[in-house]
Amino acid sequence: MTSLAWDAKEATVGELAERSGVAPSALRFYEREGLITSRRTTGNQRRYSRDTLRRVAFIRTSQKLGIPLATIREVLALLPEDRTPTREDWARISECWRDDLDQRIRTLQRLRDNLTDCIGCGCLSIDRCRLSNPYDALGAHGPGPRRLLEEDPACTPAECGTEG
Amino acid sequence: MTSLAWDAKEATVGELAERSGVAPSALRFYEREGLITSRRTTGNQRRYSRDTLRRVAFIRTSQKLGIPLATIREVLALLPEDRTPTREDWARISECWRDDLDQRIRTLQRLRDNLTDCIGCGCLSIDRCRLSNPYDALGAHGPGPRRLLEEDPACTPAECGTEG
DNA sequence: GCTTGACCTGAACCATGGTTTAAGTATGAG
DNA sequence: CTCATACTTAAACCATGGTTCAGGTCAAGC
Repeated sequence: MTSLAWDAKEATVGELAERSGVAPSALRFYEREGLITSRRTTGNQRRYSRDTLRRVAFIRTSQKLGIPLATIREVLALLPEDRTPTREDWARISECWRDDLDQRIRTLQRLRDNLTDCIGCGCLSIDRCRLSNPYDALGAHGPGPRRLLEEDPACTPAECGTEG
Repeated sequence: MTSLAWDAKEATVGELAERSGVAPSALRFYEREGLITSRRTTGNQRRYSRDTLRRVAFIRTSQKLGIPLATIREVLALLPEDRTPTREDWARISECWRDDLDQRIRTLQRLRDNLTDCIGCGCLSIDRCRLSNPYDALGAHGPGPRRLLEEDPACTPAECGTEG
Protein backbone atom coordinates (compact mmCIF):
# COMPACT_ATOMS: atom_id res chain seq x y z
CA MET A 1 0.00 0.00 0.00
CA THR A 2 3.02 2.26 0.02
CA SER A 3 2.07 3.88 -3.25
CA LEU A 4 -1.43 4.68 -2.10
CA ALA A 5 -0.65 5.87 1.41
CA TRP A 6 -1.23 9.43 0.39
CA ASP A 7 -3.06 10.72 3.38
CA ALA A 8 -0.07 12.53 4.76
CA LYS A 9 2.18 12.86 1.69
CA GLU A 10 2.33 14.28 -1.74
CA ALA A 11 1.23 12.27 -4.78
CA THR A 12 2.99 11.41 -8.00
CA VAL A 13 1.08 11.84 -11.23
CA GLY A 14 0.35 8.11 -11.31
CA GLU A 15 -1.02 8.12 -7.79
CA LEU A 16 -3.23 11.12 -8.44
CA ALA A 17 -4.41 9.46 -11.63
CA GLU A 18 -5.36 6.32 -9.75
CA ARG A 19 -7.11 8.20 -6.98
CA SER A 20 -9.01 10.54 -9.26
CA GLY A 21 -9.78 8.19 -12.12
CA VAL A 22 -8.23 10.71 -14.53
CA ALA A 23 -5.45 9.60 -16.88
CA PRO A 24 -1.93 10.94 -16.28
CA SER A 25 -1.96 12.47 -19.74
CA ALA A 26 -5.08 14.40 -18.82
CA LEU A 27 -3.52 15.60 -15.55
CA ARG A 28 -0.47 16.88 -17.43
CA PHE A 29 -2.83 18.52 -19.88
CA TYR A 30 -4.73 20.24 -17.06
CA GLU A 31 -1.42 21.49 -15.72
CA ARG A 32 -0.36 22.88 -19.10
CA GLU A 33 -3.76 24.59 -19.27
CA GLY A 34 -3.35 26.10 -15.82
CA LEU A 35 -6.11 24.21 -14.03
CA ILE A 36 -3.85 22.48 -11.52
CA THR A 37 -0.28 23.02 -10.33
CA SER A 38 2.49 20.85 -8.94
CA ARG A 39 5.78 21.05 -7.15
CA ARG A 40 8.76 19.47 -8.91
CA THR A 41 11.31 17.15 -7.31
CA THR A 42 15.03 17.71 -7.91
CA GLY A 43 14.65 15.16 -10.69
CA ASN A 44 11.88 17.22 -12.33
CA GLN A 45 9.02 14.92 -11.42
CA ARG A 46 5.60 16.25 -10.41
CA ARG A 47 4.39 16.11 -6.83
CA TYR A 48 0.82 17.06 -6.01
CA SER A 49 -0.44 18.36 -2.72
CA ARG A 50 -3.42 16.63 -1.18
CA ASP A 51 -6.03 19.24 -2.09
CA THR A 52 -5.26 18.71 -5.76
CA LEU A 53 -7.48 15.64 -5.60
CA ARG A 54 -10.45 17.80 -4.72
CA ARG A 55 -9.46 20.25 -7.40
CA VAL A 56 -9.44 17.50 -9.99
CA ALA A 57 -12.79 16.27 -8.71
CA PHE A 58 -14.20 19.74 -9.16
CA ILE A 59 -12.85 19.88 -12.70
CA ARG A 60 -14.38 16.55 -13.68
CA THR A 61 -17.67 17.35 -12.04
CA SER A 62 -17.85 20.66 -13.83
CA GLN A 63 -17.09 18.95 -17.12
CA LYS A 64 -19.93 16.54 -16.51
CA LEU A 65 -22.14 19.58 -16.17
CA GLY A 66 -21.00 20.66 -19.61
CA ILE A 67 -18.71 23.51 -18.59
CA PRO A 68 -15.68 24.12 -20.83
CA LEU A 69 -12.22 23.95 -19.28
CA ALA A 70 -11.54 27.62 -19.94
CA THR A 71 -14.52 28.58 -17.78
CA ILE A 72 -13.56 26.08 -15.09
CA ARG A 73 -10.11 27.63 -14.99
CA GLU A 74 -11.54 31.09 -14.49
CA VAL A 75 -13.67 29.93 -11.61
CA LEU A 76 -10.83 27.96 -10.00
CA ALA A 77 -8.87 31.20 -10.03
CA LEU A 78 -11.39 32.50 -7.48
CA LEU A 79 -10.11 30.09 -4.85
CA PRO A 80 -7.72 31.58 -2.28
CA GLU A 81 -4.09 31.10 -3.16
CA ASP A 82 -2.70 31.73 0.29
CA ARG A 83 -4.36 28.79 2.02
CA THR A 84 -5.97 25.42 1.39
CA PRO A 85 -9.53 26.01 0.19
CA THR A 86 -12.21 25.22 2.73
CA ARG A 87 -15.51 23.49 2.22
CA GLU A 88 -17.11 26.93 2.05
CA ASP A 89 -14.71 27.99 -0.68
CA TRP A 90 -15.71 24.99 -2.78
CA ALA A 91 -19.39 25.55 -2.09
CA ARG A 92 -19.08 29.16 -3.13
CA ILE A 93 -17.52 28.46 -6.50
CA SER A 94 -19.85 25.53 -7.14
CA GLU A 95 -22.69 28.05 -7.03
CA CYS A 96 -21.29 29.45 -10.24
CA TRP A 97 -22.71 26.56 -12.22
CA ARG A 98 -26.26 26.67 -11.01
CA ASP A 99 -27.46 29.65 -13.01
CA ASP A 100 -25.76 28.18 -16.02
CA LEU A 101 -27.57 24.88 -15.61
CA ASP A 102 -30.90 26.58 -15.04
CA GLN A 103 -30.38 28.60 -18.16
CA ARG A 104 -29.54 25.57 -20.26
CA ILE A 105 -32.50 23.65 -18.96
CA ARG A 106 -34.84 26.49 -19.86
CA THR A 107 -33.31 26.79 -23.30
CA LEU A 108 -33.70 23.09 -24.01
CA GLN A 109 -37.29 23.17 -22.80
CA ARG A 110 -38.06 26.07 -25.09
CA LEU A 111 -36.45 24.27 -27.99
CA ARG A 112 -38.40 21.13 -27.25
CA ASP A 113 -41.68 23.00 -27.09
CA ASN A 114 -40.99 24.70 -30.38
CA LEU A 115 -40.00 21.42 -31.93
CA THR A 116 -43.30 19.93 -30.86
CA ASP A 117 -45.12 22.77 -32.59
CA CYS A 118 -43.05 22.29 -35.71
CA ILE A 119 -43.59 18.56 -35.79
CA GLY A 120 -47.30 19.21 -35.81
CA CYS A 121 -47.07 21.21 -39.00
CA GLY A 122 -44.10 19.48 -40.57
CA CYS A 123 -42.77 22.87 -41.48
CA LEU A 124 -39.13 23.57 -40.78
CA SER A 125 -39.46 26.11 -43.51
CA ILE A 126 -36.74 28.69 -43.75
CA ASP A 127 -39.19 31.53 -44.07
CA ARG A 128 -41.84 30.69 -41.55
CA CYS A 129 -40.54 28.37 -38.87
CA ARG A 130 -39.20 29.84 -35.65
CA LEU A 131 -36.92 26.89 -35.13
CA SER A 132 -35.31 26.89 -38.52
CA ASN A 133 -35.02 30.62 -39.10
CA PRO A 134 -31.31 31.11 -39.68
CA TYR A 135 -30.58 34.79 -39.57
CA ASP A 136 -31.94 36.38 -36.46
CA ALA A 137 -31.26 34.00 -33.64
CA LEU A 138 -34.80 32.74 -34.00
CA GLY A 139 -37.35 35.46 -34.16
CA ALA A 140 -35.46 38.45 -32.80
CA HIS A 141 -37.38 40.84 -35.02
CA GLY A 142 -40.48 38.78 -35.64
CA PRO A 143 -43.33 37.83 -33.39
CA GLY A 144 -42.88 35.20 -30.72
CA PRO A 145 -40.15 34.70 -28.15
CA ARG A 146 -37.22 37.00 -28.63
CA ARG A 147 -34.51 34.45 -28.17
CA LEU A 148 -35.02 30.76 -28.51
CA LEU A 149 -31.36 29.93 -28.21
CA GLU A 150 -29.30 31.88 -25.79
CA GLU A 151 -25.56 31.92 -25.84
CA ASP A 152 -24.51 30.08 -22.71
CA PRO A 153 -23.69 32.95 -20.43
CA ALA A 154 -21.94 30.68 -17.89
CA CYS A 155 -21.55 32.73 -14.76
CA THR A 156 -18.49 34.90 -15.01
CA PRO A 157 -15.96 35.14 -12.19
CA ALA A 158 -16.86 38.75 -11.60
CA GLU A 159 -20.46 37.84 -10.85
CA CYS A 160 -20.12 34.95 -8.53
CA GLY A 161 -17.00 34.97 -6.42
CA THR A 162 -15.95 38.44 -5.49
CA GLU A 163 -17.97 38.71 -2.35
CA GLY A 164 -15.49 36.66 -0.25
CA MET B 1 -33.32 39.41 -58.87
CA THR B 2 -32.23 36.91 -61.47
CA SER B 3 -29.89 35.17 -59.11
CA LEU B 4 -32.53 34.77 -56.45
CA ALA B 5 -35.40 33.68 -58.66
CA TRP B 6 -35.04 30.14 -57.52
CA ASP B 7 -38.64 29.19 -57.23
CA ALA B 8 -38.64 27.15 -60.41
CA LYS B 9 -34.92 26.46 -60.92
CA GLU B 10 -31.93 24.87 -59.37
CA ALA B 11 -29.60 26.82 -57.11
CA THR B 12 -25.86 27.36 -57.19
CA VAL B 13 -23.93 26.99 -53.98
CA GLY B 14 -23.88 30.75 -53.53
CA GLU B 15 -27.63 31.04 -53.94
CA LEU B 16 -28.30 28.23 -51.54
CA ALA B 17 -25.89 29.85 -49.10
CA GLU B 18 -27.73 33.15 -49.31
CA ARG B 19 -31.15 31.59 -48.95
CA SER B 20 -30.21 29.31 -46.08
CA GLY B 21 -27.83 31.58 -44.21
CA VAL B 22 -25.20 28.84 -44.30
CA ALA B 23 -21.73 29.57 -45.72
CA PRO B 24 -20.76 27.94 -49.02
CA SER B 25 -17.84 26.26 -47.28
CA ALA B 26 -20.25 24.67 -44.85
CA LEU B 27 -22.52 23.50 -47.68
CA ARG B 28 -19.59 21.83 -49.40
CA PHE B 29 -18.62 20.33 -46.09
CA TYR B 30 -22.13 18.91 -45.64
CA GLU B 31 -21.91 17.42 -49.08
CA ARG B 32 -18.56 15.78 -48.37
CA GLU B 33 -20.09 14.41 -45.21
CA GLY B 34 -23.07 13.00 -47.06
CA LEU B 35 -25.78 15.23 -45.60
CA ILE B 36 -26.80 16.86 -48.87
CA THR B 37 -26.26 16.03 -52.53
CA SER B 38 -26.04 18.00 -55.76
CA ARG B 39 -26.14 17.57 -59.49
CA ARG B 40 -23.07 18.78 -61.40
CA THR B 41 -23.10 20.93 -64.51
CA THR B 42 -20.92 20.00 -67.48
CA GLY B 43 -18.41 22.43 -66.00
CA ASN B 44 -18.41 20.56 -62.65
CA GLN B 45 -20.36 23.16 -60.70
CA ARG B 46 -22.93 22.19 -58.11
CA ARG B 47 -26.64 22.63 -58.71
CA TYR B 48 -29.07 22.05 -55.89
CA SER B 49 -32.68 21.03 -56.23
CA ARG B 50 -35.29 23.11 -54.44
CA ASP B 51 -35.89 20.73 -51.56
CA THR B 52 -32.24 21.01 -50.54
CA LEU B 53 -33.16 24.28 -48.85
CA ARG B 54 -35.49 22.45 -46.52
CA ARG B 55 -32.85 19.79 -45.99
CA VAL B 56 -30.32 22.42 -44.94
CA ALA B 57 -32.91 24.01 -42.67
CA PHE B 58 -33.44 20.65 -41.02
CA ILE B 59 -29.70 20.22 -40.52
CA ARG B 60 -29.27 23.64 -38.92
CA THR B 61 -32.31 23.23 -36.74
CA SER B 62 -31.08 19.86 -35.55
CA GLN B 63 -27.69 21.32 -34.79
CA LYS B 64 -29.33 24.01 -32.71
CA LEU B 65 -30.93 21.21 -30.75
CA GLY B 66 -27.45 19.86 -30.06
CA ILE B 67 -27.53 16.88 -32.41
CA PRO B 68 -24.19 15.90 -33.99
CA LEU B 69 -23.93 15.83 -37.77
CA ALA B 70 -23.34 12.09 -37.84
CA THR B 71 -26.71 11.50 -36.19
CA ILE B 72 -28.44 14.01 -38.44
CA ARG B 73 -27.04 12.18 -41.43
CA GLU B 74 -28.46 8.88 -40.21
CA VAL B 75 -31.88 10.37 -39.76
CA LEU B 76 -31.83 12.14 -43.12
CA ALA B 77 -31.16 8.73 -44.65
CA LEU B 78 -34.67 7.79 -43.55
CA LEU B 79 -36.21 10.19 -46.05
CA PRO B 80 -37.50 8.60 -49.27
CA GLU B 81 -34.99 8.68 -52.08
CA ASP B 82 -37.44 8.09 -54.88
CA ARG B 83 -39.48 11.25 -54.40
CA THR B 84 -39.41 14.72 -52.90
CA PRO B 85 -40.05 14.42 -49.15
CA THR B 86 -43.47 15.57 -48.04
CA ARG B 87 -44.41 17.59 -45.02
CA GLU B 88 -45.29 14.31 -43.31
CA ASP B 89 -41.87 12.90 -44.07
CA TRP B 90 -40.24 15.89 -42.41
CA ALA B 91 -42.59 15.70 -39.44
CA ARG B 92 -41.83 12.03 -39.00
CA ILE B 93 -38.06 12.43 -38.83
CA SER B 94 -38.35 15.53 -36.66
CA GLU B 95 -39.96 13.29 -34.06
CA CYS B 96 -36.58 11.61 -33.73
CA TRP B 97 -35.23 14.50 -31.69
CA ARG B 98 -37.98 14.79 -29.13
CA ASP B 99 -37.01 11.82 -27.00
CA ASP B 100 -33.44 12.95 -27.17
CA LEU B 101 -34.35 16.44 -25.95
CA ASP B 102 -36.54 15.08 -23.18
CA GLN B 103 -33.71 12.84 -22.09
CA ARG B 104 -31.20 15.67 -22.03
CA ILE B 105 -33.54 17.93 -20.11
CA ARG B 106 -34.07 15.25 -17.46
CA THR B 107 -30.34 14.64 -17.24
CA LEU B 108 -29.58 18.31 -16.74
CA GLN B 109 -32.29 18.62 -14.11
CA ARG B 110 -30.87 15.66 -12.24
CA LEU B 111 -27.42 17.17 -12.43
CA ARG B 112 -28.68 20.50 -11.18
CA ASP B 113 -30.49 18.93 -8.26
CA ASN B 114 -27.42 16.98 -7.29
CA LEU B 115 -25.31 20.08 -7.59
CA THR B 116 -27.65 21.90 -5.27
CA ASP B 117 -27.24 19.14 -2.71
CA CYS B 118 -23.50 19.26 -3.11
CA ILE B 119 -23.32 23.01 -2.79
CA GLY B 120 -25.07 22.68 0.53
CA CYS B 121 -22.33 20.53 1.95
CA GLY B 122 -19.42 21.88 -0.06
CA CYS B 123 -18.31 18.33 -0.60
CA LEU B 124 -17.31 17.32 -4.12
CA SER B 125 -15.26 14.67 -2.41
CA ILE B 126 -14.07 11.87 -4.61
CA ASP B 127 -15.15 9.20 -2.17
CA ARG B 128 -18.55 10.40 -1.05
CA CYS B 129 -20.10 12.75 -3.58
CA ARG B 130 -22.42 11.39 -6.23
CA LEU B 131 -21.55 14.19 -8.60
CA SER B 132 -17.81 13.80 -8.40
CA ASN B 133 -17.56 10.05 -8.28
CA PRO B 134 -15.34 9.27 -11.22
CA TYR B 135 -15.42 5.55 -11.80
CA ASP B 136 -18.92 4.26 -12.11
CA ALA B 137 -20.89 6.82 -14.08
CA LEU B 138 -22.06 8.23 -10.77
CA GLY B 139 -23.29 5.61 -8.40
CA ALA B 140 -23.97 2.67 -10.69
CA HIS B 141 -23.03 0.20 -7.97
CA GLY B 142 -23.66 2.36 -4.96
CA PRO B 143 -26.84 3.66 -3.43
CA GLY B 144 -28.77 6.44 -5.06
CA PRO B 145 -29.83 6.96 -8.66
CA ARG B 146 -28.34 4.44 -11.00
CA ARG B 147 -27.33 6.83 -13.70
CA LEU B 148 -26.91 10.50 -13.15
CA LEU B 149 -25.41 11.10 -16.52
CA GLU B 150 -26.74 9.15 -19.41
CA GLU B 151 -24.93 8.80 -22.67
CA ASP B 152 -27.09 10.69 -25.13
CA PRO B 153 -28.94 7.86 -26.75
CA ALA B 154 -30.23 10.10 -29.56
CA CYS B 155 -32.97 8.15 -31.26
CA THR B 156 -31.47 5.69 -33.68
CA PRO B 157 -32.78 5.35 -37.22
CA ALA B 158 -33.99 1.84 -36.52
CA GLU B 159 -36.24 3.08 -33.76
CA CYS B 160 -37.91 6.04 -35.28
CA GLY B 161 -38.36 5.87 -38.99
CA THR B 162 -38.93 2.37 -40.22
CA GLU B 163 -42.66 2.42 -39.92
CA GLY B 164 -43.15 4.33 -43.15
C1' DG C 1 25.11 -0.41 -8.51
C1' DC C 2 21.90 -2.26 -11.50
C1' DT C 3 17.62 -3.02 -13.32
C1' DT C 4 12.76 -2.10 -13.86
C1' DG C 5 8.94 0.64 -13.75
C1' DA C 6 7.34 5.16 -13.46
C1' DC C 7 8.29 9.46 -14.95
C1' DC C 8 9.80 13.50 -18.34
C1' DT C 9 9.29 16.26 -22.92
C1' DG C 10 7.66 17.62 -27.43
C1' DA C 11 5.27 16.40 -31.42
C1' DA C 12 1.96 14.01 -33.84
C1' DC C 13 -2.55 12.35 -33.92
C1' DC C 14 -7.89 11.68 -33.00
C1' DA C 15 -12.81 13.56 -33.54
C1' DT C 16 -16.10 17.53 -34.49
C1' DG C 17 -17.53 21.35 -37.38
C1' DG C 18 -16.15 23.93 -39.97
C1' DT C 19 -13.02 28.44 -42.38
C1' DT C 20 -9.22 30.03 -45.05
C1' DT C 21 -6.05 29.98 -48.73
C1' DA C 22 -3.99 29.03 -53.20
C1' DA C 23 -4.27 27.89 -57.73
C1' DG C 24 -7.12 27.00 -61.38
C1' DT C 25 -11.93 26.77 -64.12
C1' DA C 26 -16.83 28.08 -65.47
C1' DT C 27 -20.57 31.12 -66.38
C1' DG C 28 -22.91 34.96 -67.97
C1' DA C 29 -23.50 40.07 -69.01
C1' DG C 30 -22.07 43.27 -72.24
C1' DC D 1 -15.20 37.35 -77.24
C1' DT D 2 -13.83 39.19 -73.16
C1' DC D 3 -13.76 40.01 -68.49
C1' DA D 4 -15.54 39.97 -63.88
C1' DT D 5 -17.51 37.11 -60.73
C1' DA D 6 -18.55 32.80 -58.95
C1' DC D 7 -17.26 28.53 -58.91
C1' DT D 8 -13.78 24.16 -58.34
C1' DT D 9 -10.22 21.40 -55.53
C1' DA D 10 -6.91 19.99 -51.92
C1' DA D 11 -4.61 21.18 -48.04
C1' DA D 12 -3.78 23.79 -44.11
C1' DC D 13 -5.65 25.85 -40.17
C1' DC D 14 -8.82 26.96 -35.86
C1' DA D 15 -10.71 25.48 -31.20
C1' DT D 16 -11.70 21.77 -27.63
C1' DG D 17 -10.10 17.93 -24.90
C1' DG D 18 -7.39 15.13 -24.78
C1' DT D 19 -4.22 10.25 -26.26
C1' DT D 20 -0.25 8.15 -28.19
C1' DC D 21 4.44 7.82 -29.31
C1' DA D 22 9.52 8.28 -29.38
C1' DG D 23 13.43 9.07 -27.03
C1' DG D 24 15.38 9.94 -22.75
C1' DT D 25 15.59 10.30 -17.29
C1' DC D 26 14.48 9.26 -12.34
C1' DA D 27 13.68 6.40 -8.24
C1' DA D 28 13.53 2.41 -5.65
C1' DG D 29 14.04 -2.57 -4.62
C1' DC D 30 17.38 -6.16 -4.54
